[in-house]
Amino acid sequence: MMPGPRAQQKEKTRQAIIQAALAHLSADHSFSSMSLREVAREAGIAPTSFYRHFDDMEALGLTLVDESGITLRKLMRKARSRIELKGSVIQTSVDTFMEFVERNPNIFRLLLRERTGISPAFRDAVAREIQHFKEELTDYLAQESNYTKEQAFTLAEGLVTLVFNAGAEALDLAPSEREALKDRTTMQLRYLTFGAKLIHSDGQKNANAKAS
Amino acid sequence: MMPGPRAQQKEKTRQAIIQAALAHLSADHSFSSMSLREVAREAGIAPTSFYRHFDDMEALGLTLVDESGITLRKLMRKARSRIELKGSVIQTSVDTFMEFVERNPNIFRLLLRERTGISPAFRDAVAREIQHFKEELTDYLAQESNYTKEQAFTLAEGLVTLVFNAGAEALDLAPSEREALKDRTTMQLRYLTFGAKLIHSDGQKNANAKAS
DNA sequence: CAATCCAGCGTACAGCTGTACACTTAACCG
DNA sequence: CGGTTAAGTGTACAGCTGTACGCTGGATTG
Repeated sequence: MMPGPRAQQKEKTRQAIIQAALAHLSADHSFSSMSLREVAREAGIAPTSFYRHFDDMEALGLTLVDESGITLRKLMRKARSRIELKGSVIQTSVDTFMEFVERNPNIFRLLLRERTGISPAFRDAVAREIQHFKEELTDYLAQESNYTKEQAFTLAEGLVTLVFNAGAEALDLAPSEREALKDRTTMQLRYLTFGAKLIHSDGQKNANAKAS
Repeated sequence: MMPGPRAQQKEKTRQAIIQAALAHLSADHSFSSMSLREVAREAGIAPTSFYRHFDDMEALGLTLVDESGITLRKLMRKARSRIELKGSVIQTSVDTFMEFVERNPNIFRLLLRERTGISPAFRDAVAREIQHFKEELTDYLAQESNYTKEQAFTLAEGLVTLVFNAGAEALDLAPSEREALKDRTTMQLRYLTFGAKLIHSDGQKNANAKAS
């Protein structure tokens, strides 16, 4: 059941639309401020042809978020293999994530913006992607040490939040300032992991401690 | 030099515009998706009258961010006095911040969205507000313990990031899930502070440690 | 082959936008 | 008092938006 020329052409146009949308993302042009006509223009098709591929802009946006998710998963895999080589979990994770942000600023901006955007569908989609991050890291942590699942998740959530946020801040920074940011982030992750390790080292005794 | 009726009326209209804009903010209506005519309609004035008060929507937006900043400062002060009463820094901070988010979801949404938005002026304005947060907490930490200024800032940044982010997630959560989020956030802050304390307890020896 | 399908096009329209411009009218000030 | 200032109005217009509709021409299918 090889796809005929008709289906091939359709797929090609679909990709043109997706690429046009991604290409138009930038610091001062968000997906939500992007019009259907604009995307069509960039993709080289008539505005009404857009509907042959997506119901509306929201449908296109969800596709973009999904594709970004795939790109991020690839990144995760690369990071894991790097860890196996170098051994330094924290440093490697921060470096890899920052490298992604620097290389795909617009994809990262998309996730960043739609995470708090107007469309519930978008917010959910991005939240799901980040949830994957947290869960994968939770599994990793639970496997490497003897945290309960809950403890591991709490720690993973904190780590992901800090790294993701550092990525967001890196976007507006000069390269020199980025290094300082990376160093601070690395140190914060170390605080977190070290603190968690010590607090939970004597069994669950302190797990629900109420002291400040 | 008491303001005459003319100036009073002008100020009243100005406030009407500001309130109209704030009132229109919601989960599915952001400031950037808000039109000048919409605000004018809501404020009960002609579209062109808007210009008597603000150059454009961006100018209004910056005013909103500033006002939100003032509201947040008030909150900080309240939090500090609560700490003096109750003593538990982390628990009190989380509670106070979450209370703010629950009571002013739209103001918080404004900051959250414009932080990563299209307008550089907006991004800078919000970044400045958050920077204030970080700096005030840095001073507090440096004063209460013997961190270097750098260490205190790194820790403060981590704490602020985690709390701010928890607020963002709380927006879309049911009250029951919010409690769980609060608990996790509290625990994360504890990891951070505890980890920092221990890593820096033996002087600066580990300050630049590179181990993972 | 002929019949059907369907990606892409062009036209058209209503509805929205920001804002230029000329005006009224009440407060201000010498 | 009389002249000036300025907040607010209404009209107007060009430019953008999404999308309904009918068409064309090549690929697909029986």
